[in-house]
Amino acid sequence: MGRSPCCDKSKVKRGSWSPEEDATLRTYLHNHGTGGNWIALPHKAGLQRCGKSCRLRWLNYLRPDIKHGAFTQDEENVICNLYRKIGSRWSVIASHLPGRTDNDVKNYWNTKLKKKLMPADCNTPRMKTNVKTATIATSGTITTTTIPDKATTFHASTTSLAFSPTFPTPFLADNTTAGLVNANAKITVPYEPISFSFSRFILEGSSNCSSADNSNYFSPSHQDSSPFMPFASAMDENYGVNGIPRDEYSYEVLSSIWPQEEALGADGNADLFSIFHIDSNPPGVSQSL
DNA sequence: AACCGCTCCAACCGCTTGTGT
DNA sequence: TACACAAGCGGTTGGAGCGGT
Repeated sequence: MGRSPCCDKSKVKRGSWSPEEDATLRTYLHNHGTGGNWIALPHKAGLQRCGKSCRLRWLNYLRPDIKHGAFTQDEENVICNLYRKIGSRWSVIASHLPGRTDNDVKNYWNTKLKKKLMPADCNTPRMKTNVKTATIATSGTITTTTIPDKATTFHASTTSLAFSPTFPTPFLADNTTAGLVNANAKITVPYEPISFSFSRFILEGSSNCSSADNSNYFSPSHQDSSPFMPFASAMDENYGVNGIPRDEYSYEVLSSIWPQEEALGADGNADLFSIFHIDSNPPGVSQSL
């Protein structure tokens, strides 16, 4: 099955655009605009191209306000700062850089900045696919640890534990996160505002926890009264809720992403990421996952 | 000169979101 | 409300160009 193609691929030209095609598209758009329909545009303009291809060519290359050439240090700083805060939302980042497209920014990040900023052995925090998991067991002592690429375990006492993982993010001089976790709930976990890769936690009861245990969850402190709903559709299938390895008598803490509207808040304030707590008796979460 | 590996970026793919009916 | 379709978006790919051997 699968999605039907937007056009008949066998009847459209693909690959690089010729100067003639560029001129045809530019002239047509200058005279007629898009007409609100990119799909129909190539036929009207006399181009043997897919509408999506025309749109991309215009937006990424032909548009008169496109800025070509090397990125400046200021632009680089903007990209780094925004990536740190919101991740790979290239269109949002590009909107802060006049004349730059999301494709430009994305390419620049992937080819230059990523290598420049990320040590080879440092896992890039990826909003969607590098979701990290951690486990808080009900006995033992929590271990300060560096979270590896996929998962790590925090061993905690049932009454209280120190929560002090170290996150491998290239942006932080001091990339530790510390706090107190109290198994009696109402636990505050101070969180580094710029550790966006761990901006959201889900605490899920394991299969052999009691129903009361299953009701534990993390929530952002600014939403104290609302249950913390996960966004499984945005998670990598291997690291998402369904992919969490279930330890015996444990909770899984899953970092994930904020939905778009919450990630930035009304004013794009990354501080929304900063504080999390655990409530002891909120409504169940895991059952709905 | 020829080959190879690497970098860069334009373009594509397909999923998500928005909008109209 | 449900559906269809187009636009938006981010991840990925292909190939041109360049430098090193």
